[in-house]
Amino acid sequence: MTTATCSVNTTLRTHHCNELRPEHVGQQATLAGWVDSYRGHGGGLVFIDLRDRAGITQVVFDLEDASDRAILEAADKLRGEDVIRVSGHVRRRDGGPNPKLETGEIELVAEKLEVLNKAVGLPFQPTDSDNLPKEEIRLQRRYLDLRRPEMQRILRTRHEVAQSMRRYLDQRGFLEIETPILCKSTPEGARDFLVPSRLQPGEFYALPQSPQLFKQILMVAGADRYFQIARCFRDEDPRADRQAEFTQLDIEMSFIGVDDIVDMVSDLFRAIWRDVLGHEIGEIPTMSYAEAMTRYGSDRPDTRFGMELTDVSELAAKTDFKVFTGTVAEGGVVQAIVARGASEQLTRKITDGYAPFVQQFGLGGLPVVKLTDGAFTTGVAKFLEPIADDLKNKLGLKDGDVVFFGVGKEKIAQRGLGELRLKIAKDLGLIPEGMWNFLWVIDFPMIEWNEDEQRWDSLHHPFTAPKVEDIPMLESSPGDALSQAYDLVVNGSEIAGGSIRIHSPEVQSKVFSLLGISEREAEIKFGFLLNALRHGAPPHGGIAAGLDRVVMHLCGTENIRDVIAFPKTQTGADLMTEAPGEASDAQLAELHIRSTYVKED
RNA sequence: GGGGCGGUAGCUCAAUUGGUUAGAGUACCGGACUGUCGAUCCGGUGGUUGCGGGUUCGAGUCCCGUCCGCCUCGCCA
Repeated sequence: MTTATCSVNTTLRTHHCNELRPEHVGQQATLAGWVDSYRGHGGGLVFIDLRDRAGITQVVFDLEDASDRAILEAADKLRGEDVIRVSGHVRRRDGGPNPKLETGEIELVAEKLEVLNKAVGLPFQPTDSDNLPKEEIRLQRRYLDLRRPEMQRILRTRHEVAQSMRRYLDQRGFLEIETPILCKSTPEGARDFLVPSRLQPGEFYALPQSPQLFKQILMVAGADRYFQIARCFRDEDPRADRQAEFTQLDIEMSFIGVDDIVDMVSDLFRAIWRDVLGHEIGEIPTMSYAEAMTRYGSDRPDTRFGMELTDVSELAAKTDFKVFTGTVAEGGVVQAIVARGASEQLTRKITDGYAPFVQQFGLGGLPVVKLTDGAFTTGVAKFLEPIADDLKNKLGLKDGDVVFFGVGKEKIAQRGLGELRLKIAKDLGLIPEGMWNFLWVIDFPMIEWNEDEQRWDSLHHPFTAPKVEDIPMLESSPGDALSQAYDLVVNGSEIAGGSIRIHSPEVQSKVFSLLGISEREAEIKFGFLLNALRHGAPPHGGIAAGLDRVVMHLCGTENIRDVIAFPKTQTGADLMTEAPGEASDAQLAELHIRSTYVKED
C-alpha cells in the first residue's frame, strides 16, 4: 500500500476518488473533490466526474433514483473546478462501464450535495490537455497547473524518489543531518546569493552553493555516514535543466575509497530505478575522462548511439587545405564524425546551419564532405583528393556518408564535434527510446589551465584528493595529475558527481597553492576546514546527486520547471508570488543597506 | 553581457503583398435535453493585437525602443 492508494478518509469524506469498486455496490459513501467535468441532461439527469489526487469517480444526480429536485437544480449549476462534497450510495453503472476510468464500473448516486467552494473565472481549465496554456500562464496560476494529472504524477514521482533515497540510505547506516542555509561566503565557484546581516552591520551571509564544507566537517566530527536532501543556491543564469535554486542528494562517508562510493551509489540508483520504474539498470560501466573526451568529445558522453570522434590530423596535414595544415602545424587537431548514410537527409541547407551551431563552441567553421559514387562531393571535397583513399579507409566510409570536420585546438574541436554529434543524432532520430545508459566517468585531471586568467583551476573543487601515486606530479607536471573524482552520467546527462576529499592539511595546502590561493587567504577563507583537518580527520569522500535532474529523467521531461513545484523563470522571478520584490526603506535601513539601482526610463 | 524565437478574446490559435466591422475552437452566460463519459443541439457576452514611439491615406502585419516568457553562448569550483 502506497500513499497513493491508502485510505485517506476524514471527517469530510469516507473514500478518495479512486477507491470505490464493484465490491462497494450498495454501500453509502461520501466523496469530496473537484468537478472535473459536467454532463447535464436537463431536469432529470446530471453526471459529474469528481476528481481528487487519487483519481476520478462518476457521480450521478438522478431524479428517478435517490436525488430530489432541489439537488438536481444545484447539480445543474456545477461547473469545472468547483469543490464539492457528495454523499450517496454506490451502484453499478446503468449505462455500461467506462474503461477509461479505474472506477469505471460504478457510480455514486448523489443523495446529498454540498458546494464547498465555487470556482469562478478560471484562467484555464487544468483538465483541458489539448490546449495547455503557455508556461507563463501555468506559472502564474501554479495551483491550477499542479492540479493537472500529469503534474500530480510528477509530484508523486519526486516524492517516491526522495523516499527511495531515504529508505536506502537509512538501511545502510546513514544519518540525515541538516546544515545551515545562512553561511559564510566562500570564494570561487558560482556567484553567491547574499543576505545582509542586521546584527553585524556591513556583513553578509551567503546561501550555500552546496553543503560541501559542512559535510566534510561532519566526517571530522565522526558522523561516519551523512546524507541530506539539500537545497543549494547558485546565482547564475538558468538553462532548460538548471535553475539558481535546486536540490541535491548530498552524501558523505568516512573510511572509504573510490570503489566504495561508486558501488554504493550504483546500488542506490539501481534501487531508485527499480522502485520508481521497475527497471533493472544492471552493472554500470566505467570510462576514464580521457577516453570520454577522445571518443565522444564530452565528459558526460551519451553512449546510446555511435558516431564517435576520429582524429584525422595526420591525414589532414597531407592535404593542401590551409585550414587543415595550418591548424596541425600550430599544434591543433583535425577530427571527424560521420553521419552514416545521411547524405539525403542532411541537405546543404541543414549542414550549412550546423556551422553557426559549432561556432558557438569556438570552432571557426565546419568543413563537410559527402561520399557519392565513391568520390567526395560538396564542401571541401577538392582538398581531400590527396588523402581520399586513406580517409575512406580510416573512417570506413561508404556511399551516402556525411563527414564533418572539427578543426582547431584539441579541446575546442572535441567540444564542437561532441555537441554536433548530439544535435545530428537528435535531428536524425538516432537516439533509441527506452534505453538507460548509466556510466561512471572517472580519472578526471586535478586541474586545468585557464587561458583567460592565466592560472590553474580545479576541475572538481579544491578539496578533491589527487590519486595517491599522482601527488608528486602536483609539483612536476600538475596538469597531468589525476584526481579521485567521479561523475555518474545517464544518457548524456550528469546526474551525480563527487570525490574522495583531501584529509591531510599538507596536501590541502599544496593544492591551494597550486590554485593560487595563498596561505593567508586560505586561513581566512577555509581556516575552519584546515583546523579540522589538523584535529583528526578521517579519510572521507562523498557525492552529490541532482534530484531535479534525476526526476526529470524518470518523468521524461526536458524542462526542470516541470519537476519543481514552484519554479523560477529565466530572470529568477516567481510569477505567482511576484518575487523578488522591493524592500521598504525601513527594512533596508535596519539592514544597513541602500540600493544604488536607478531605473532607466 | 551576446544570439535566436515568441506575445492577437479568460485559454489555444487564425487573419493573403500593409486594406472593409480582427475570426474559429474552447471556456463562460442563457435556453433545450432522463444514461452521459471530450455529452449533444440552439443562441449570446467577450479585443488598448504586451507597452511606447515612428513610417503610411491606412499598421495585428513594416521600422525603432522597451517589458515579459522560452531556447542558447558566456557563466554554472
